[in-house]
Amino acid sequence: MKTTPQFPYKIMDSVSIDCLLFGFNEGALKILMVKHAEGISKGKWALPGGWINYHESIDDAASRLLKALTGVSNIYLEQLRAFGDLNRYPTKRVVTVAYFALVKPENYALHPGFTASDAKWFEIQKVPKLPYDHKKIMDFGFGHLKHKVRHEPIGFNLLPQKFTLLALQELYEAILGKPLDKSNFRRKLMNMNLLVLSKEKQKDVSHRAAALYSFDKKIYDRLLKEEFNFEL
Amino acid sequence: MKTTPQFPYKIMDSVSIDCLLFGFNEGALKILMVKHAEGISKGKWALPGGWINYHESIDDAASRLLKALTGVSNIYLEQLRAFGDLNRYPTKRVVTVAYFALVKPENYALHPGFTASDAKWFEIQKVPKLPYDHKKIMDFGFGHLKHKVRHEPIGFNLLPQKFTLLALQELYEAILGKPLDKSNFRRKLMNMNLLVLSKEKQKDVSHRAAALYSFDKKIYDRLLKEEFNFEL
DNA sequence: TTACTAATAGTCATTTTGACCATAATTTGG
DNA sequence: CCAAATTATGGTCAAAATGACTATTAGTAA
Repeated sequence: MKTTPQFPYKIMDSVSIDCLLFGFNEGALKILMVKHAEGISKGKWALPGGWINYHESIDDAASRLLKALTGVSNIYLEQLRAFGDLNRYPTKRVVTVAYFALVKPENYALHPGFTASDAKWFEIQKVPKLPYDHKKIMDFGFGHLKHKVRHEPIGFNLLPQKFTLLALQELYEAILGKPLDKSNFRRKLMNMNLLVLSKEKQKDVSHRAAALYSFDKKIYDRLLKEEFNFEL
Repeated sequence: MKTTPQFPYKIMDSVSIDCLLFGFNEGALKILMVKHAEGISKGKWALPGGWINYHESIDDAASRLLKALTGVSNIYLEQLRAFGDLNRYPTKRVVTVAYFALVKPENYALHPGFTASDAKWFEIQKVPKLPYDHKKIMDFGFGHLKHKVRHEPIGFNLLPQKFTLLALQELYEAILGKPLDKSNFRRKLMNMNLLVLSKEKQKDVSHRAAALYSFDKKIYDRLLKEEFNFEL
């Protein structure tokens, strides 16, 4: 006989978590969605999320849920904000706390689980109709991303550890939605002294190989203390 | 016979609201606190906050609670974020959503009420020891204020409708905690074309009267559409 | 060997910044 | 009425940052 799975812990019943995972892949900005296997939106694609255990912090709940639903773990989830409109959830009053991260999709194999039957990256313009207020949450997160990427070096999360300046530029062009001057972009980045030149070079390209750089978080943190301001 | 006051509505029992109200007054940055008249921190100064009614949005709850506790109403409260550490509240598991606003204290008479026996503006450096995680919430809000004031013309909220350039500069000096060059500050502001010169002049000062300016939200909104970027 | 492609470097006029200096307009005390 | 004090307001000037380009270099591919 099959038993209904039981939660090992008591949960908070009026607060939930939703995660916005953005990724940059094949030149397009994407967002991770899961297909619900149970609950009131069974069969629908929605943001990965769920209930908070009574004995875990909301930050921990976000990490746990993301991992359980999609297999994605060990990433820094930043809290966006709470969404608490009156009728955002159909059957009872629920406030949800949204979390946000930017990752490289190719670094994370998707393993749907828990209450999700599937997990998939959608291009941001091709996301299907979402239940609850998930469209609103997604739009808020996308706005946050556009702003954040211009004021913090968060874009580096989306590139391999070592990358060319052109790859970095193309990433910024994709997120900001406008072309940038190659020479000026390069100068600006180099003057920030954030990048570490690698000894290796780009390989397997049918033209002159570009130098590879890596982003140095230590340098960034030190610069921040000196009132350094990352702006693009 | 006295009856215990009853809430007219069912409340959410594991989500609360806390409000951070910053004000600039007599040359100092202040924050509004209330003295709790009941509950587990009775007698202590803390952030104005409380429980959310089952039938109101979290934004509405924030406005209602602030008004009921302090008398301050009709201001724009912006949500900061949720705080949901495990032991932030001593008797049960509670996630709180923090709200934020900047006002001119002299425009708002304080009328403590509801569960508050007193309400008072404290200089930011002279805030007493706070219960729960209110210190953490306050520090987060103060950091947010410092950042925000440099990137959005929110500082104008703190000045009278018509103000001198020096008053504006002193406000920025107080929030940023560092002196600014008078001439350069003036030049920067004037080049933004955000300010409208008034025909009136400063009065009752024992020196040359300065011109009075006002901030024009319409101009600001128009400039934003042209990708204008407020930076100080 | 010669296109082609992208990397990398540099030019130059314009704008913005930071650190000052100078003068103007008032008020107040003698 | 004059001088001193005080703040407003308007400059200067060199240094740094920006935006729009141009030039050269290194490597691939045909």
